[in-house]
Amino acid sequence: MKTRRDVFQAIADPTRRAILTLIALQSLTPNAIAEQFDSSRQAISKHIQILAECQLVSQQTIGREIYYQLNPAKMKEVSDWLAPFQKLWEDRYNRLDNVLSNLKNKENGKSEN
Amino acid sequence: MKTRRDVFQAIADPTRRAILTLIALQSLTPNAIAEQFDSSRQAISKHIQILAECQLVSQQTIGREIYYQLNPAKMKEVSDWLAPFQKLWEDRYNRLDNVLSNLKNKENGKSEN
DNA sequence: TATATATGCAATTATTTGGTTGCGCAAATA
DNA sequence: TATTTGCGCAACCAAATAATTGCATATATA
Repeated sequence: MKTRRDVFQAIADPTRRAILTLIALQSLTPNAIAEQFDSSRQAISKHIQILAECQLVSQQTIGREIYYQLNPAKMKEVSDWLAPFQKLWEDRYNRLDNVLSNLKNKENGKSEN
Repeated sequence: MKTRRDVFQAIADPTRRAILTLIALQSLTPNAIAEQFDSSRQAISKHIQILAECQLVSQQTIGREIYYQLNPAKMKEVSDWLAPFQKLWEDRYNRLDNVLSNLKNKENGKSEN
């Protein structure tokens, strides 16, 4: 819980993903979030802290309550990493097939694509 | 390294993400992949194994060599999870602003957007 | 002011993770 | 056939992680 702290590590945990979904449309306090899970408030609070550290959520204090909200811009980082792969599953022309046939014809002298 | 084995946990590691990028366009053997990193062949092989377990990569044996290739369909699972959030950062009308003002006007009697 | 509530922080523990080392096996090669 | 090469598997280890428990602090409320 010390060193690696990036968006990808943050969303690796299913509870944290659920939290993100939960607060996507409405800010919530730690207690309100914890109520939605079986885990203890402290456990949830730790997850929130991790999400906050990598800026996936931001907070707003109102009195003694702290409302946590999603930071969509940070979510976009995952999307951005994913973007280059996107055409691999979208293209009707799937490059993977070509890679495969290249491999199979390897000994014949490779014809890239 | 035993129980939880899903796509999100798999891409949490930067080395594994790099491997995915590396083999996105061309299948490679474990040795060829390991050459691109400082880590040992065995370390890389473990990463590959994790990627294979959650089906982010598939393999094809040719002689004694094993070519690993990206499975774009599995990558799409991440994209699918991300999709609902996407409009939050794409919309020029950002819902987050509304949540915030809702909070600020809370004591006035909430008007849920 | 005294008490209850909302929350963060620190210490502790069990589990998971990432990496190394050593070994075995099957396929290529001399 | 003997040797080299490419890989996977198992055991082991240090570091990171997730969760619990206990405590401190600030803000409401009686």
